[in-house]
Amino acid sequence: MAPQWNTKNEAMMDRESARRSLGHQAYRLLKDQIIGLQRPPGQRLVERDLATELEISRIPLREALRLLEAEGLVVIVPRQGAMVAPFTAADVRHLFDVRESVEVLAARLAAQHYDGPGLAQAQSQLVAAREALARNDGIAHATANAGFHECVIAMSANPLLQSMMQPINARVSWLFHLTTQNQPDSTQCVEHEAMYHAIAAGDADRAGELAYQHVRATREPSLEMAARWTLTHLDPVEVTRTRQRERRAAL
Amino acid sequence: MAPQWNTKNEAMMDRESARRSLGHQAYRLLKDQIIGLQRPPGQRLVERDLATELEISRIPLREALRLLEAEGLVVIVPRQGAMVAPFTAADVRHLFDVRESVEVLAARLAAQHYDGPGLAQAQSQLVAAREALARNDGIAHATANAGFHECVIAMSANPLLQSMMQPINARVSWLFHLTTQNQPDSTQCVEHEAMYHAIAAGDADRAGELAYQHVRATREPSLEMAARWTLTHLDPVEVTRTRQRERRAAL
DNA sequence: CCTCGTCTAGTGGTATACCGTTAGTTCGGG
DNA sequence: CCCGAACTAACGGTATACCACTAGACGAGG
Repeated sequence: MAPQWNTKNEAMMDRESARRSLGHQAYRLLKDQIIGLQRPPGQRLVERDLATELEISRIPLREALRLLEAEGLVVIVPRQGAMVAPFTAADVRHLFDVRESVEVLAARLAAQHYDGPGLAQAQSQLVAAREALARNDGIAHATANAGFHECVIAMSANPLLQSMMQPINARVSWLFHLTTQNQPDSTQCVEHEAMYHAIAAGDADRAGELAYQHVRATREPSLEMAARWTLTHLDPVEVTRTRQRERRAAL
Repeated sequence: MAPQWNTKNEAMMDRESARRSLGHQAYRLLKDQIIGLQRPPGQRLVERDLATELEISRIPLREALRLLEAEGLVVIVPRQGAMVAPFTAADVRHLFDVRESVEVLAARLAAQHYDGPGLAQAQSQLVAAREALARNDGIAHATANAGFHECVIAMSANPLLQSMMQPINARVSWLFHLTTQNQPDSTQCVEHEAMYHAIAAGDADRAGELAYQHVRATREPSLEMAARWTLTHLDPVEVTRTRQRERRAAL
């Protein structure tokens, strides 16, 4: 790639014109691709190949990989390479164990520290979710629901909690794509609206209880579906040990 | 720096001989320096200068800074630079809000998933803490207590939780160094021992309740002490805007 | 035929060098 | 004397190039 700025990959330009550094753009792109399953769990990520594909050099690409690793979407084996993180049924259980605790905290704090703009934004997400439900638009519905959760976290006014939620939210979105049903469900809306009212009323106990029930309700279905896709055990060390030579030989 | 491997900085070699990559070594070193207050909150971190000081190039140093940013010990302002993260009284409050929730979860999960080796390790930390207490060794006591917490988290058998706890533990250690009293206190040991027994008995409710009280007990004292050191508000954008030229001019 | 050593290429790790941006400075005009 | 526009250097961002490590491949010896 020529060392000019204006030769960026179109796939990265279409997002926002030079939003931040190339590393950050690559991070966003790869994150979306992983969550959207364009890059399935277990896929080998070779620095040189990926850098060529994204038309950037390895430096910003490596930065992107490190960010993704911190978020749990990529596993990096030192001196061997990287792969898209596996997502097993056990991971789903771990995720819900944590969410049952942390989402409750977020809701409680939101009820204590909410403000006008935050409430307004949360309500707009609720409206958007209802509209998507009416159109039977699964993706928009999920996006709006995720947006509501983000609003709750924002209202918690706790930067530490917000940064901790990032890996969790990424995995929740991932989980949504992995569970292909995507049937818009009105119960989600009902529960979110109840949470909204509890937060707006400043009732931390009720908001927390609702958040707990909300997470709890989706736990078992998610676990059941997770049990299906988790077929083979992916060992990161083994996957990254494979060299491209082997693939060529298989042709 | 010459591109050979055997010209590493001694300050990084004394740790473990070539533990991992230079970036990771720099990360560990800087983390210790930040937590140990050799690099106080608000200190400007200029990539070139730091790289020269650690006798590495900017590439691994940048990686170290990104890791520290993910852990919340460093603030990076895009296109401007990095500084040691400020640690305000509000941050302490946020930290305890989160800990009151997450430490409880860790204790509960540990009580559900503990195993023999984990319990043994935890107990050895308790013994070490008692011994340090007898010697009136504040540092060793704190280290053993931190070790006990890590054992609890390890026993929770939840990788997601473990990765989430990393920033929290870093800040707890930081907080310890910022609060200069460091008087070894037997109540910590008593509470830890009670938690240990609850976990070993598989009593999740009791372990969680003890963890909550344990965190709760140190909250107010920490907040009071935090109110003292938080004198000036450090704005990352302002701090990183400063160029070295200004410092030279001041001489 | 099996085993062990060497060899090679693929891959991550790192150094160097350059580019673009921006904070201060300085100089000129009002 | 003050204000602004151009200039300069410091600094983060990135590309290129090289080095170190390792896993397969291949050949020699048992």
